Amino acid sequence: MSSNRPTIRDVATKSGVSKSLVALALSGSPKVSPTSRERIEKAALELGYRPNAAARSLSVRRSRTIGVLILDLHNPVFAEILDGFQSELREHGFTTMLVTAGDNPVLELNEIDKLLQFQVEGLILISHRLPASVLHDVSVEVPTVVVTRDDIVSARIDTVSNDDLAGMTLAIDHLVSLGHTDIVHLSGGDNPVSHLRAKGYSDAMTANGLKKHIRIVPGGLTEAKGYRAAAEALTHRPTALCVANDIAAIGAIAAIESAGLRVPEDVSVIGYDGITLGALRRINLTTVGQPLTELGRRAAERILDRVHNPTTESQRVHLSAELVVRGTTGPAPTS
Amino acid sequence: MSSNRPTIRDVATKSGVSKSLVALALSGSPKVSPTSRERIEKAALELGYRPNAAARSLSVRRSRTIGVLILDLHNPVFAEILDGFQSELREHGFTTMLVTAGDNPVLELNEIDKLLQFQVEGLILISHRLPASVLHDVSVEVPTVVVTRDDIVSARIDTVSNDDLAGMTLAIDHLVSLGHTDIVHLSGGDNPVSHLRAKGYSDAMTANGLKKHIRIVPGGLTEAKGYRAAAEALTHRPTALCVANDIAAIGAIAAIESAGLRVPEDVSVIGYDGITLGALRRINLTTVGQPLTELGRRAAERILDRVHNPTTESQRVHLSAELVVRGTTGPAPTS
DNA sequence: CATACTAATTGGACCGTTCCAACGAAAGAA
DNA sequence: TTCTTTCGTTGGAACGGTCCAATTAGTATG
Repeated sequence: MSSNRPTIRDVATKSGVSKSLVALALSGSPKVSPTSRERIEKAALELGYRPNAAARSLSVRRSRTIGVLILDLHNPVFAEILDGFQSELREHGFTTMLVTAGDNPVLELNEIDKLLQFQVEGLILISHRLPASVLHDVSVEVPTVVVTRDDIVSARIDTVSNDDLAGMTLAIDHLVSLGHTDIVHLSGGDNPVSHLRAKGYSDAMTANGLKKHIRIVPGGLTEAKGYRAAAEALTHRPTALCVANDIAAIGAIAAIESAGLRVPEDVSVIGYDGITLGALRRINLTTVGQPLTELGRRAAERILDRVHNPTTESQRVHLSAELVVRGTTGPAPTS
Repeated sequence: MSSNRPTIRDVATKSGVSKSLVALALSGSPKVSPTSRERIEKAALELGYRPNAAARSLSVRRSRTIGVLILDLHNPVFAEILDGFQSELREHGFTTMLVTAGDNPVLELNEIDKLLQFQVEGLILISHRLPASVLHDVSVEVPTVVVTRDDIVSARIDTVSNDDLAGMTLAIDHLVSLGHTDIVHLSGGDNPVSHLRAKGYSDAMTANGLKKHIRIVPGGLTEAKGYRAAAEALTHRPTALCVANDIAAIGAIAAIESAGLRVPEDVSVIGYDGITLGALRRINLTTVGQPLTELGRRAAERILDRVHNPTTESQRVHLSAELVVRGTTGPAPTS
């Protein structure tokens, strides 16, 4: 029953050579005679030999594995970023080990610890919740890149993010060009990314001479929170809502419609992130699109660079976002 | 630079005891004197000692890791199932190792192989693309549970799925009770799950005496494919579309609306899966909801059971789906 | 024909754990 | 006192690979 997995030794005895030669053959070394090679490969196949990654990792002191922590797989943003680095890492012979921590911040630390126990050679962290101190501690042990955050300044941590300030400028400029002035920002709550986007909103409003129209309603990054924040914002009848992310923006639209108003005829809405969901014709959300897969790709690139030459300086990669105009923004209503 | 990670030996010399005692102390054995224990723990902390999972796994011949293969993280269905088992497994001291293969079936095999190399103690597979033969081969090596599929019959493979036939009956009965008779099914393409749902549709139609109204339009499980299939289906002016999954249903709605028809006044639409996305007020999709997190929980339960007593018979867990009535279905138009 | 060299193969140390058999010291029983 | 027990502790053998230095066989060079 469930006979023990065959090891390299079993292959060796079966093919009548030493285990060293098997190792050599299986790693494709050229210094193995064709005869032996053939015999060994045959034996390995017949036994169903599969190398033990733990043993190898122990021996060579490399795991060829990158640990990935993702805040929450429900937000499609993360799935798309994942696409970006998964394939990139795979191409370079690395495996990714993916963990999520649900909504428990303590667990998050725990999961990172587990990844380190597995001797991952690098860490990609996508969570706007991790405190900078933790990131710092981790980065001492292993190359670390933080994605979608720009608030971490450390000589040992790479960051890959889009330029939220510039992105918000795109959003506001777009609304202003449509004649809007009463533009309210529904914030994403208390986290670095949302703070930055709120600042981007304020700066852009000021730059457009709308300083006195600045109004920020505290919200969150979920549909429900977007709904609530929008409901509150509507009491002052703005003509446009600039929302912290797409999911919340979808909630905001619902709030507007259930208040008996139309989007975009009465109120325009613009989101942020550029999730594919927003492209669904039923939603058709105008947004500021981050280059999500590119973000992932660059993260992989940074990690690979750091893994191969650990001494290089950390880099802060900024990608620019782009305006994606769809159907939820329109000319400001002429009151 | 980047001094080598401290090992159990380092902790031993630092605290002046043997490595064996350190191992004992760190595993919380009661047969360690309080004095030594304290010294050891202090040393471990100061050195920042972290056990090497690869070495442990090699030594105890257990990895305490479950491998998970997910078809595609973009479909929110999978994220929700994931939630279900992730926490369950964690509670029982298991780590999950998650991989996806994008849209490349060959890579999928590759990834499974990698998981096995990592000596995972069990495998949770969520992919309706894996051929039964592969599943069988894998299940010989390690306890395997297949989620959201019911077409696998093997003494060694557990399956956890919802009852698609019963679910489809709910959908059709609902539409019939609203007076619909011209109900077209937009299929999900050529895969086991979609076949089953198509059969469920036909059976339920027949059971309602609507055998001659049966019509199936080939589609797919993405929004775009739902859109195209709906566009085709509309040429015959059905009063209701019963779609293979929620994402495709959302596409179908878009097709209906861009044909100048209203949902549900002119055409009703019902999906399948019960993704949270469908609850967004902008979408408000009537659907047949699978108990997604429960599906995940049960998968974990099966795996844990099999890991702990490998001889038990495999089980086929069926959970029932429930009708979720929202805004995309309504009375059949009185022509 | 000895010598040098190359090609193919091998034993053994090592990676960082766990775990078991064995050990010394102290304590209890005879 | 001597013999068991118990407690705390220890060395060393696994686990399954990799890799280096050493060995043998075979071939070319002088």
